[in-house]
Amino acid sequence: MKNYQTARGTQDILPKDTRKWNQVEDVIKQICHVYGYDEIRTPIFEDTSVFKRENDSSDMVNKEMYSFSMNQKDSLTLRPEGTAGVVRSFVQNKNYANADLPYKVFYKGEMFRYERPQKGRYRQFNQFGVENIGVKSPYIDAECIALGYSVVKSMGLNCVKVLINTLGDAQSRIDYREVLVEYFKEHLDGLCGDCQRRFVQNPLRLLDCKVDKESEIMKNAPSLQDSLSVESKQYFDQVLQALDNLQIPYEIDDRLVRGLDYYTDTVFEVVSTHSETGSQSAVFAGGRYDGLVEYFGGPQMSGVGFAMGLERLLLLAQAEGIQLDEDDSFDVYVMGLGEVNDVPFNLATMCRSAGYKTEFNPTTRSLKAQFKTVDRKNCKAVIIVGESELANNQVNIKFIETQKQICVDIDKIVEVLDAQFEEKEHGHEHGEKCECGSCNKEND
RNA sequence: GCGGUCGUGGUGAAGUUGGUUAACACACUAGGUUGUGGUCCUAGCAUUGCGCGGGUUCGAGUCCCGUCGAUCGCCCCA
Repeated sequence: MKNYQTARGTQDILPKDTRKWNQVEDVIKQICHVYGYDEIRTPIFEDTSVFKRENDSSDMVNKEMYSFSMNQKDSLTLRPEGTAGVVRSFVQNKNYANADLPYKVFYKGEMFRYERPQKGRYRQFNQFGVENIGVKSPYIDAECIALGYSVVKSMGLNCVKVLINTLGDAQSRIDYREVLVEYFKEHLDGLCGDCQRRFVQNPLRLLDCKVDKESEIMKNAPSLQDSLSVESKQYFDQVLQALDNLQIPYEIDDRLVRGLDYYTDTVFEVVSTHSETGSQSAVFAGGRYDGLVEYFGGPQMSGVGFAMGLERLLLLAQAEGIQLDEDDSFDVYVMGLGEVNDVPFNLATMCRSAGYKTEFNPTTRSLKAQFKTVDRKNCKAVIIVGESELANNQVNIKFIETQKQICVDIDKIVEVLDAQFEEKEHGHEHGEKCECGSCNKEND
């Protein structure tokens, strides 16, 4: 028998969880709004060349992309990240010419990477990210970090720290790469297998190797700082000053190099310090890119941005014990007893038209059972449609919190609800008596 | 892509050197209360079924192989 299940590395987000997602998305929208970033929605798949750029050595681009072709000619790819699509769009729509710069957008949505799944790492996952294109300024780098930091903080996360570094401008980076290659060429034999591979594919990444971290070869490696131009050094200092200004704590990590090849100057990574995080500790990360706009055919313009892993954000929130459940209670629950036909259904419709979140029960389960459902659904008021009251065009209404039950005319039901819910809002109570003559079980 | 651990109902889980009826608890359903819940009591609740498919055996949830999935570390990255 075949088992139907989600494909590896993908998951259903069930109703109980979408409430959390909505909350995260509300925080994101609110903060982006305050910072003046508007939402952009680019396609989930693009021409492969958008993501796979010449000379890009990252694994993400070379080994982890879901690429496909429908006609043997074109190659399309499910987006593995957000920045490339946004920059492509920026150039395609000539936003560099007719918009006020910087161009400030945020995106959120599914990304796809063919990796071995782990906790906090999925093949389909959600990222929120921002891009600020067109103006190069240390203040903007700092603003970008501040925005992401603000989202994380607004979610209630405490165990995070900002790591920051500079890669220098494009030339510094190229120079340094040469220096590194020159140095490691002599010491290849002393490095671990992964590093030997990195040496060929992406020499910069040699720096954050965990195995060789403590080795003499690594410690004596030429520092990136020495290849930095005066301008880049100065620029970095200004970014740090701006962060001081914002009172955002950070740690300079001169071994921090990002995986994507397009970064220049500022790079940063915000990681969780919580113990249960496992190996996937980065919450959001990004940096400045000087060459991308030009690469896509635009003018020489710089940009900066970050991407945040939303599943990870949620995971960390959970690890830190942050409650994200929204109120899922119902206002009204309508239940029927015996032969009451479509009265409960009609009552539910009336309540809904009046704006009350209403559930009704179309079955003939016992009252006891239905009240259990009421408890589970956390309903505030229950309308009980019984045959004897219905003879007088009346129904019982019970308010759960006060345990008060009254019998009212059907066409007064919304009035009674309005009165009760308004009372609650204003926080006081006045003893209402049952006005029904035929009803002998008033308040119990 | 590499190495390790794991996979029993709606949930948390027992399951002894392979041995006959897959514990226990929670949740759920029904009844005790001929029309009112959150306590209590009683009963029911894993299509001969233990992720799926093969194999060994008189006999497998327990052993072997394959496969799918989860998870941990590496790689990579958000």
